[in-house]
Amino acid sequence: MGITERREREKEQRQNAIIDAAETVFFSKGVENATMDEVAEQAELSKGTLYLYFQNKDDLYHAIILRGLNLLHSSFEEAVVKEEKGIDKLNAIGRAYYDFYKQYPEYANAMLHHEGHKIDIECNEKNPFVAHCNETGNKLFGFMQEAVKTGIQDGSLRPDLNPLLVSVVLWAHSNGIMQIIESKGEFFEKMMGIKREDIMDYSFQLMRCYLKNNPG
Amino acid sequence: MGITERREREKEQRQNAIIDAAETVFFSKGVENATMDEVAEQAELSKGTLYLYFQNKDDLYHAIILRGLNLLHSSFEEAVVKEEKGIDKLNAIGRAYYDFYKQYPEYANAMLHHEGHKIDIECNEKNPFVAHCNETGNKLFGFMQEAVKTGIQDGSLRPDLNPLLVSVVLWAHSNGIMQIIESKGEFFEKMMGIKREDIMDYSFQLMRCYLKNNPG
DNA sequence: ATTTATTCTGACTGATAGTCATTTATTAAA
DNA sequence: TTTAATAAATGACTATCAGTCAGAATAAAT
Repeated sequence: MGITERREREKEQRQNAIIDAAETVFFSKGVENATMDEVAEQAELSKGTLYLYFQNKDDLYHAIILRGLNLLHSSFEEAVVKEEKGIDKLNAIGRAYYDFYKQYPEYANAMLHHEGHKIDIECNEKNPFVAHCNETGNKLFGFMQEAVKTGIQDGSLRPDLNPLLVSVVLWAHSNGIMQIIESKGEFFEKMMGIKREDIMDYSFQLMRCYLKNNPG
Repeated sequence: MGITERREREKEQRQNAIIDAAETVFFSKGVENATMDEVAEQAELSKGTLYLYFQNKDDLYHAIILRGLNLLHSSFEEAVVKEEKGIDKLNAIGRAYYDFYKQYPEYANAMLHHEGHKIDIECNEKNPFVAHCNETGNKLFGFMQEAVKTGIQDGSLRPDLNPLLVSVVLWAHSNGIMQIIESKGEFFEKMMGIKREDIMDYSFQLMRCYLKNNPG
């Protein structure tokens, strides 16, 4: 009786097909300007069907964001595992973040949308994908926190750092950079002659100043 | 013939009254959930009249944001003028930013909305208040940049800093902190036991690490 | 008192997120 | 094979809301 299983599989495939369609539409003209009817047309389904698979437009968007977060999660995990020292783990995480931005700028940009979302514990049933994004986001944050703790213990990071607070600041700092690059990147490039990569590079450089242990 | 002048004055008063009403409505339930009809009712005007004074909802919101930016502008100016050394100017700017957040959390939060806006040079006619916000935002940024330059020259900041890039990073960093406090502040307070002020304080502390000159 | 200019109104339009009674397709039972 | 039961999909419909505009109301000028 593999029918139930097959149905389950088909359901998942259809759900993914809808996310694919939404990605195409949302990324091409921006979520704000994209309509559910357009997603439905791209997916070759009726609008009503979309709502059988997703609670609402925002949750569908978070299904896309979740894909990005999962990619980033893999990269972070890899980064943390392959390096020994705390400072190197953090450098590798920074590198992963940077590469992610370079390789998937649209996912990176979509992530900003999630970062702006207020965490609402009640919303789990109403917005399952939002909830899932929160979970995955917490895991990413956890990787950073662990790396900081490791670094403090192995002496590669300043011993007086507060692991939790410094992780919060690192996270906020990174997202701030991402956001300014997204919203003002073109302006800076055209008017000030500085490239987006320069901003990212430089901010990582400065981060190292407050992280690195300088004995003596 | 002071009629034209009186008319001019009344027009401005009415415009301000509308901004007052919009502030009440937008701040009480959030811009997203607030309608122009509600603003009209609060202002005791018809909806059509709102559109004689403002191009659209977003521009009206930016009229509110502009009030916040102007407050911040005064504080920044005061901060820069009263201090001599570059590092002290920056500290005072940080302090001003912090006080602004404490005293006007709603304006601070509204500012985030503007920071997320892509700069569109074409939009000036269509969204005059957005354009004005951009101008004022640039001035704020200019204060920071000047303070950094001063600090490099007077030796209170690291001599190898790139004034433009470090200003961009400072700006992005600050906004990132603001955003994380807005979106995750409650979460951090309840689940991790860290207050919003702690995050702000700590991030300023860390900023000083990459700014301050440590000779020897 | 009449004309002109200015300000305001609110019913209307268009766009779009989300719903739901109905139809179509699939599987199980007779 | 026919019929009943279950699941998936549809698209016309509703509700909401930003933004418009022809005309009413008010004020100023002649």
